[in-house]
Amino acid sequence: MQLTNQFLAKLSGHTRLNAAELGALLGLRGTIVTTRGGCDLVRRDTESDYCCLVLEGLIARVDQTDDGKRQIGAFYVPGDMPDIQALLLPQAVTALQATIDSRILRIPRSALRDLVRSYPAIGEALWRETVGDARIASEWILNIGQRQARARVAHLICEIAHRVVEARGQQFGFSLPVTQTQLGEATGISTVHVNRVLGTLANSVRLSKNRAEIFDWAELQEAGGFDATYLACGTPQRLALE
Amino acid sequence: MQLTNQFLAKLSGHTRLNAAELGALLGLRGTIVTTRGGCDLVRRDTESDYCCLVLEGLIARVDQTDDGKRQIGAFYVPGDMPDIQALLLPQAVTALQATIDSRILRIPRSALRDLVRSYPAIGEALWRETVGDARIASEWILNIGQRQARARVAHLICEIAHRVVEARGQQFGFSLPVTQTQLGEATGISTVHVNRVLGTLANSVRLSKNRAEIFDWAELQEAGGFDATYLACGTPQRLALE
DNA sequence: CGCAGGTTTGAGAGGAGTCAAGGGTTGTGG
DNA sequence: CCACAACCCTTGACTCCTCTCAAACCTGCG
Repeated sequence: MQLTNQFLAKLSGHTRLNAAELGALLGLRGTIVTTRGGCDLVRRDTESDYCCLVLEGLIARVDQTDDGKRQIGAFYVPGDMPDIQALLLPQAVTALQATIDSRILRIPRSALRDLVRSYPAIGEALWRETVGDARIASEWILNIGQRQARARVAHLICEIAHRVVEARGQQFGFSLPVTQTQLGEATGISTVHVNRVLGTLANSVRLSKNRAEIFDWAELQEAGGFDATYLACGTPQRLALE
Repeated sequence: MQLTNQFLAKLSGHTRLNAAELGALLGLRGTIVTTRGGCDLVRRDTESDYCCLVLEGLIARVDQTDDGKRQIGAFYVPGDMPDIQALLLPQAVTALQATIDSRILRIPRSALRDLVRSYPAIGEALWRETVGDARIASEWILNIGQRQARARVAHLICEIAHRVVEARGQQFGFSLPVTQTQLGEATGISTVHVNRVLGTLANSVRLSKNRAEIFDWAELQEAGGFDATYLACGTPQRLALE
């Protein structure tokens, strides 16, 4: 099985890739695996020979304190590659977990490494992906550190909406396969309080059956203090050609 | 003025660089600027033609919510390059601010770009640096999201100690030029509460005059639930040669 | 049908924020 | 050399956001 167009589109969105490079990427082959919700894709302190590309479902990066408290540090939606950084630092310090049954394309790390070696621009594109992830992490720190519970939840929903659906009107819906507990783990809020906070947001958004329905996009963004700038990459760049 | 050995040592710590590459890095030239504490090094939404290397002092990456609450997202100590990622995404979405008078080496971005183009391993080393930063950010999310105030502060002090001093006995001291307000901005705690929490940590650590004195390193790590694994890079790697 | 996992709601406790004011320290300028 | 301003640290009192504990309800699935 080969790469998704989603992934290629994402890379092309920030890095100018020529036909040869796109061809090389399309030449990548991997095997599809299905991971059940709640199961680990990558465990902490292990080294895997594969890179994951999310095809379907939702993957969470989950960290833990020594007394067992869980923190979700990132969500990866279809088209994302959650463990690019393992190409550089193979020892995982954080686990990857499916929040719901997910389809994953496992690509041999060696194949990706060869590509990066042969086509610097592909390395550049992947590097830019990791930098984009870091920006999102930075925004999460701001979100968790400075906003109140209600705003945190709203902000998180806005971010995922922004990443998952291209055309956003005032009202729309999308797949959001997370429990309220996971929402809490991602925002540093207890499950109980997530539930109450969602109640106060019911005018703008409602969650049910693994979906989010947005009723008032403007109000939701307002509630979360959401500004999508940090998700933008500007026009496609190319270090190697400048 | 040329690069510091600190920076080269950091790169060499995770990436195997040969003589030519080290020589090329040593050939980099920049100008030293001094930034006063509290002043911006890089402003939000601007594009700078330089990359910064911290020589002396302390730099904070600071984010803000739309209602003006400040969150410090990272600290950069001497030997760090806070804005490597600007090589890939030049538009800064976050500001860099000196917490105290700092000496910075400003290197023309074009020079660094040329180096990355000519020596892929240098790009690889810088990429690994950005990945390391991302790991730290991930740990901050865990810290702010799941730990109580006392542990957050202890954890942060442990991290900086770990990054700044090589030989750590049971007792030692190091330069920590941050105010309690900044400590709060980095941990998502109000200034007043930082002060109280520091009181409860007085057996293990005391701050004064821009320095931290550790009296009981084991107890401080315990209080912060600190485990340095996330700061380690393992043995030096080399993508290009594997 | 019954269980497991997720959602909801209530009540009480507590960690941390806010407001306010006093005390130190540092640096600048008269 | 002293005075003053600015900034930081410290402490108290009160408030409130959020957590914890607990129980009930719902829903999908075996």
